[in-house]
Amino acid sequence: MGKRGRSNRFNVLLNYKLWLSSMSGEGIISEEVYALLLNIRDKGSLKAAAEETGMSYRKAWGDIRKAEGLLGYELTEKTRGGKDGGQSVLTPKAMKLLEAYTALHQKLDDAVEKAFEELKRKMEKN
Amino acid sequence: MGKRGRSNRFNVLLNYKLWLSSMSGEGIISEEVYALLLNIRDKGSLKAAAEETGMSYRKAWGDIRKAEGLLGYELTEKTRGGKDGGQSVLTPKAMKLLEAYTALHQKLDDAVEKAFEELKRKMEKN
DNA sequence: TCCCGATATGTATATTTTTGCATAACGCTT
DNA sequence: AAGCGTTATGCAAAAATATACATATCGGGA
Repeated sequence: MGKRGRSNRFNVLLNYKLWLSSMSGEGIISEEVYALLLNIRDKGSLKAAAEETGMSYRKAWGDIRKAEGLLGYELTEKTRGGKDGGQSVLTPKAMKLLEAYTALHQKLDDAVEKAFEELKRKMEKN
Repeated sequence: MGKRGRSNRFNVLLNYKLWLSSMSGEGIISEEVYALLLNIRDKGSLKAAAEETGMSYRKAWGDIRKAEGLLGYELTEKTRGGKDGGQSVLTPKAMKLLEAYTALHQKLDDAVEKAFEELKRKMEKN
């Protein structure tokens, strides 16, 4: 890149996280829990989903429990014993929440990207 | 609220956080550091700004140092001694960054609010 | 010259968050 | 009935973060 090459590239990334909280500020659905729910949907098991998400079963279990407590309804239908030892399946409400959340995410991914482009333009000029 | 009152209000809040990171993922400007910078701008002192932001001086100092290291330029011009004991003043680059960041925030506040309204509509219906 | 108050920084302490057991319950399968 | 794999849960251990503390440096003002 010659004389005209950008000499002061704004060499950073813009990241963001969304989360749902209770009115009192307690976290309900973090990005991590969102990923966990997606994985539960795909795997049908909290244990497998926790692993996939990269967190301990203990934390995954606690996070789901807390979210359900704060929301006031179940996100997963759990069974113990049986053929595979047990399973965790998303409830219809959880499915609906996931769908809505995913749509929201896409919208914001867009908005963030656009806003970041503008920020870079501002930072790189001059 | 009568029979027609919304019985299943989606009683949560949507929150979000933005941050700038290096290409390798290291955090540079978190929401906290952003607040810290605003306070440095207003107070002219890292000590006062840290207090205002609600963090220890030690952490504030470390955060700024780290951000400057990753960005490759100074965000604050520091002086020791003198009339008030010393001061920390934002550099022009930091001012510019703050301005751009604030604009970005406003844009996203908007986008988040709109997206959240839609999410609520989806979750409340049925 | 000494004091003051802010920056500068290493290290120890405290707090918060996460992980790691240990153990129990459960219901197919063999 | 015993075994297997998963959910369920308390509690201890570990890891990650943040605060507290102890000094040192600096330059204007008394």
